[in-house]
Amino acid sequence: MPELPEVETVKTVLKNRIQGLMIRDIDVHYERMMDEDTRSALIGQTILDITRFGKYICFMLTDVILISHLRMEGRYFFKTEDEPLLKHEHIVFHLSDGLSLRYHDTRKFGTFDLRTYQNYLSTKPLNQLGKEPFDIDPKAFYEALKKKHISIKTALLDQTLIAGIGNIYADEILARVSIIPHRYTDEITLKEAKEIVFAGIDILNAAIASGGTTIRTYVSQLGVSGRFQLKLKVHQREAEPCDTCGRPIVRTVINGRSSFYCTKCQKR
DNA sequence: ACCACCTCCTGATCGC
DNA sequence: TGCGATCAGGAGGTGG
Repeated sequence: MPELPEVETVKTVLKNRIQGLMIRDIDVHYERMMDEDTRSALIGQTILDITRFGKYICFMLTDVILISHLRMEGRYFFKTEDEPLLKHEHIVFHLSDGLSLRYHDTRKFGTFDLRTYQNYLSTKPLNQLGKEPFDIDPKAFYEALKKKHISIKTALLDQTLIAGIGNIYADEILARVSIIPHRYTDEITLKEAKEIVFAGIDILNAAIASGGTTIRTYVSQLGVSGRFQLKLKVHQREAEPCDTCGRPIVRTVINGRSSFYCTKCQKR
């Protein structure tokens, strides 16, 4: 599941590869993912830049902006035109250098939204987005948490509160600061809110750096998935011993999401 | 207004 | 072996 670091990696690879190219044509193989109006508006447009907001990728084109969200399993691949279409390649962008950029998404959850330079920041989904850990003011974050009565785990996944964190890094951040995921937001102190923000910055940066090392690999393989292994402390490690105390990591469900934590180290 | 829960979708995995 | 049930999850939508 791509979160901010993976999306940053994908954005960087895409930018290095296709900035300046023109979209000659587009094949849509799953209509619900992109309507004909969007498709036709994109054809003939040049890719001036590629940017990222939280987990959203923005293709900044000549006249319009295409906002792409990978959700859980979206991936981009570069292929030559003669390579056969795979089952889960739903959108194929034919580029002016003769290559095709293919959007691959097993579960079809990914989204594409067409916006203008005029409205893209003032309409959904970007106008709903909170600040990223890098930009957020810890005091403001604390105040926002205080106004709510939800679990801190749920809060970290709320993209309007803080952008870019998904299920994996939410668990990892809480493990780092020794806070139990069930802890209510209105009980989080200013000191703890600061710790959460700083841990978030640190963990996301480490993940981006780890992704950065794989960028070269992905480029040479013509694939862009943004997946890489960062050593995880708790996430997806149910029953494995905690690195710190050796107790088995516990899995629980919070607001419908798997949450992994150490019952001894994460007490507060 | 706020928050819990449902929905989209497919493949992997599990139990019988 | 095979089949149905269950689960995974980001974010928008719904309903209490």
